[in-house]
Amino acid sequence: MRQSHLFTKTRREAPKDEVAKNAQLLIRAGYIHKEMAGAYSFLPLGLRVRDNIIRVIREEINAIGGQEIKMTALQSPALWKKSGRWEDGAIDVWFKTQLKDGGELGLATTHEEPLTSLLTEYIQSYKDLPKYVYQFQLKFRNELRAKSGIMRCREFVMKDLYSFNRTEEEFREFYEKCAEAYKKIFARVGIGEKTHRVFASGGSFSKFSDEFQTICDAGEDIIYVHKEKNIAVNKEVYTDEVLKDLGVSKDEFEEKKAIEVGNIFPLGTKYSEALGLTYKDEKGVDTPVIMGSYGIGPGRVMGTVVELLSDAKGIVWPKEIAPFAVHLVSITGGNQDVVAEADRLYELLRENGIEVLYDDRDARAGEKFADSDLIGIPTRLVVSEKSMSQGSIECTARVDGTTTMIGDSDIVARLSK
RNA sequence: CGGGGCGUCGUAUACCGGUAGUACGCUUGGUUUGGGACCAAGUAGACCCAGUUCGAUUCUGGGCGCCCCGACCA
Repeated sequence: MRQSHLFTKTRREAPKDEVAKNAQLLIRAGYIHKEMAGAYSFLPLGLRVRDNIIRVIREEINAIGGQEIKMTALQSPALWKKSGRWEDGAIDVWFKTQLKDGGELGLATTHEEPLTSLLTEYIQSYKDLPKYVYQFQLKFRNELRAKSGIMRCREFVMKDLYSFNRTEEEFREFYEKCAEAYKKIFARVGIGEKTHRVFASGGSFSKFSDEFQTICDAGEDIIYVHKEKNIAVNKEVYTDEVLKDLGVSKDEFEEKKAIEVGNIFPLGTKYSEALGLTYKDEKGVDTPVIMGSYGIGPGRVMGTVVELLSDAKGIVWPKEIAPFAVHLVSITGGNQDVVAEADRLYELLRENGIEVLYDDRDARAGEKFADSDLIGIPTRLVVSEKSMSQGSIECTARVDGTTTMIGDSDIVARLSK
């Protein structure tokens, strides 16, 4: 994409009403636009990043047997009344609205009820199980206080996966597989080393659930990380009793602030019983399906990456989720030969399937470099009189600034796939 | 929901009960051209509603919106 065609621009200063680093940088670089508190639009660059995160999640969830669907964000109260979750006391973040005829309607906060109900149409026998169904879906949550930029929004996309199993063992096996998939996902998007699987409260469903928490000072949660064993515990269940169960003691833990980037938890038969999702087992006995749910917010992951990996000059995207693989920057000084050479390279990259943002704007070097640093594409190629005189192209890594001079064939080899 | 702060050109800021200034951006012209250039001329602004006042962007009240701390986070 030619940068001169991009409708967004970078800004020197962050808006005064944004304090969170993720929002400041993402707005300055033109990735997102704030519509209102807790609601952000994704602009061309931001959408590409979010879509890349979604792609990574989709690949890993498909790999463990997930089937993707897309449900509706409008929800009928009837199903929620069956599970007792329509009342504000049960879910206090409901956005509720009305139909023209006066009937009530909910905007999705989550999808256990409608999906469980949907599956009653298709699951009748033990032969129909297990099944794993997920989606990337808008969620609306009427948070009392939206905050931290794109980390806690009132409207956001969530990957929500639901598991449907026959037995506790079968469920547990998948649960662990999903935890492994989550590890791969967080590693691929660049926050694997700082992300821990954390014991957390299971709410009303089970004794524990598992959260995936990324250690970061911008986090809202407090977790305790065991120095040697790979154990972490959320503050909410950090009790002597729990630690005793785990065979560890408090003095072995370190307190850290963290961002909850994902969670997985057992649902048991709460929803299958409430909504009538049962199957006939081998003996013909009606049995409720054992369920689990598994969430990741791609937008929150994006914000976490920015919080964690950016530097003084701007964002530093990991390769997997960067909006483009290459930022091609021409420093022409009005020299049309340089323009022609940069155009040629742009076509070369495109012909080889390399995603490239081409800064073809008529701007000075300083401004282009500053913008390039801010936008944070992993590899920068600079074409200028200087590079042309050496018969090669200047290639700089955003992450550490290392620069090498390379030729056409090196470029293609290095940046392909 | 409790507490605190704040609403001024597109962005960031200043001043003021009596003509609203600066920087960036943007437009035009010129000089520049490897780390956010320079000169000149332009462009564009007081969240809304009431009240006080000869006069309100400024003071008072209400509304709306935004941010922070806490609580909350199925």
